Amino acid sequence: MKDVALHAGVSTATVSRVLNGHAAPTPETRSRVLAAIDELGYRPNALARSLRTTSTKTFGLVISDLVNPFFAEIARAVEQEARAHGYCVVLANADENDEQQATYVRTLLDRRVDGLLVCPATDDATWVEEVVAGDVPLVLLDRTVTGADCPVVRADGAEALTELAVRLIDTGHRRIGVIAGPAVTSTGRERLEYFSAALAQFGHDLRPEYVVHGDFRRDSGARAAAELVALPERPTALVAMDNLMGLGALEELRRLGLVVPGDVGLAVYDDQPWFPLLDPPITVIAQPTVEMGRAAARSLLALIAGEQPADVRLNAKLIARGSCGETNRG
Amino acid sequence: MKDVALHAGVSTATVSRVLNGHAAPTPETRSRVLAAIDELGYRPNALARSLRTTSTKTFGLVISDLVNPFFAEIARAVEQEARAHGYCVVLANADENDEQQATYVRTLLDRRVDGLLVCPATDDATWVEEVVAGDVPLVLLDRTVTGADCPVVRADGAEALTELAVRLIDTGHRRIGVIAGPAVTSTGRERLEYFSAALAQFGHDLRPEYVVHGDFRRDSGARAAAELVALPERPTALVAMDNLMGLGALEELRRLGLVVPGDVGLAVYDDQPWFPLLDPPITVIAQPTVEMGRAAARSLLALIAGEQPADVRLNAKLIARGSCGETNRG
DNA sequence: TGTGCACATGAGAACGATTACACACGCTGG
DNA sequence: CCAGCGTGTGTAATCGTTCTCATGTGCACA
Repeated sequence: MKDVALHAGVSTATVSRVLNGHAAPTPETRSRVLAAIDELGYRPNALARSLRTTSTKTFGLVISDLVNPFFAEIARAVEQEARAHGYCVVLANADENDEQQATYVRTLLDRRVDGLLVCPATDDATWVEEVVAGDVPLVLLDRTVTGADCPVVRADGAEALTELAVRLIDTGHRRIGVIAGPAVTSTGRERLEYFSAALAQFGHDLRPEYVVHGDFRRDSGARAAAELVALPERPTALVAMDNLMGLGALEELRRLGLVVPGDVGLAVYDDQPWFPLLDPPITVIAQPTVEMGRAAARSLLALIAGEQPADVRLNAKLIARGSCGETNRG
Repeated sequence: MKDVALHAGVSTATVSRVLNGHAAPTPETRSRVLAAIDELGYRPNALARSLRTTSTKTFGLVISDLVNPFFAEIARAVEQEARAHGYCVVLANADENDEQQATYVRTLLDRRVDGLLVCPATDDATWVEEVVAGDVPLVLLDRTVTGADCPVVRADGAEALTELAVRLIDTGHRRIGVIAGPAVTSTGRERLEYFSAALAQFGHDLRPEYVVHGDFRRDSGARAAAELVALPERPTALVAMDNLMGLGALEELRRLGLVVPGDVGLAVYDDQPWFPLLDPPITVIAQPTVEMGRAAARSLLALIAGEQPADVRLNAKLIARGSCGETNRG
């Protein structure tokens, strides 16, 4: 920058003014400065700038699992919305791991991101204190944690899960096995709770041995499916509360030679483009991932602007495709 | 930091020394400083540190498409390897878009990343000059660009594609339709070239009307498939040169009521966990994504360390599963 | 012609860390 | 008893920006 100033015969202050589009500089000096910048191939140092202005124009996004397409889509949406507003996104992958998440939150804070979007790996909220201490705007995405006082963006599955329960009961399923998410995540608990409540509401209690908790990943889905179909009274249908566990369950059922829905029905939480391609197409509860990502980014922007954005609750919806033996009617 | 120094009754220099694990400070001062840090909840400002040390301990990773699971897996591997070496990864998603890619490269350079990993969206290499000008270590991943003098990490599909060609011919396929990647990407060109050469080698020239170029995304795969099966002499098999285009092709075939492999065979480049679940399971060419990501990160580390890492070529391999009507012996 | 007023520009102090250098202190050895 | 040395600390310059003032110039007005 000093070089540019020298080269254009002005001071660094003027170069800075030109760079930041201040009103002051004369058209003539402005063009001289621009010429010098261009000639020297000068690029401003964002670090120094941020150090001075205390603004990095950057969001930190911590997601639970990058290879989970649900989160990948969210990440993409967040990034698009952020970019549209001149923000950059630093993506951190917690890999469903508490400690890694905490490490990343710390790193992002140290780098002075302007705001933080987190899909918490678990309920553990110790990291929240650090964020609050750093006075960094925070928005929770998909999952909540206890005791965090910040906007939350999530999809509400209560209605869809109730509808699914009705559909399963109508189809004649009485023994339903649930491959639930971890009890240490809000989504893990809620989905199970809503579904179980819906069943109970219609007089069909979910027996404890028919619930197996996984970790939102593929292998756990396979293990849970194996465990469930091995029960003395085999469930007539399985519900996997996440697309990766659903994938694992499918693999396991296939491996065991069980036919869907003939031997056992299957419904999965989260839609994926390949679910309709299976035989039979899989019945799912679809979440509005793109809208979730967008909404979260917008909430964060609002927070940064000093507003108090309300929580966002979008609706997940049931898409019945026949993998539970039901008739396909959307 | 000044506060910490004051609180511990030392100078900022000493605080810094404690922070950076210098040999100098006495155990006694060290603990006093640590106590003060802890008490004040002090967190060092990474920006200031980087400004001073000209090292950010950060890699920039520009990938072509975040929702493409192939790249998501690579990203995860890069991030893991980087983290293992104390580096952070800033992930940028080019969305298969040249301009967006250039913008991101520039942003990352401005933020003074210590190194750059790029999966180039196209052959356009203008952005490379900026990287070179900034004297930032660069490694290309998956795809190459013309005239970039830097280490490249990629999977070589020549062998697998040849094997696939043999397999298809053996199975009796004579009219083979190719859903190729964009001609402006090295992988798009190479895969087509290798496959076409392999066919030719066995006396079966690939006719131009049997090649349709897509853009490595789902919709283009569907369009290409539609176009190919509408040819007067319908191909007996389709080869999609990327998993997303393969997905699109599958959807289109399904929509048209064409049965795989009865009406038309299908093979896809890139494996995905759900391919084996389809009926029939899809024949694929699998790439070692995790190893690619790892290797790329290691190459970059080497480059930063001043070494001259050699290009890495890993092998893709054919996994025959029956979707081309062949026997499964893959 | 001198006073006052815009207005563009420059000088220099931050921002928060690292680090070369100088200093003070307590030892040892002649 | 003092030169000399090693050791632990502090002082201050520095990284590349931004931004507050102060300064200088030109112009209108009395």
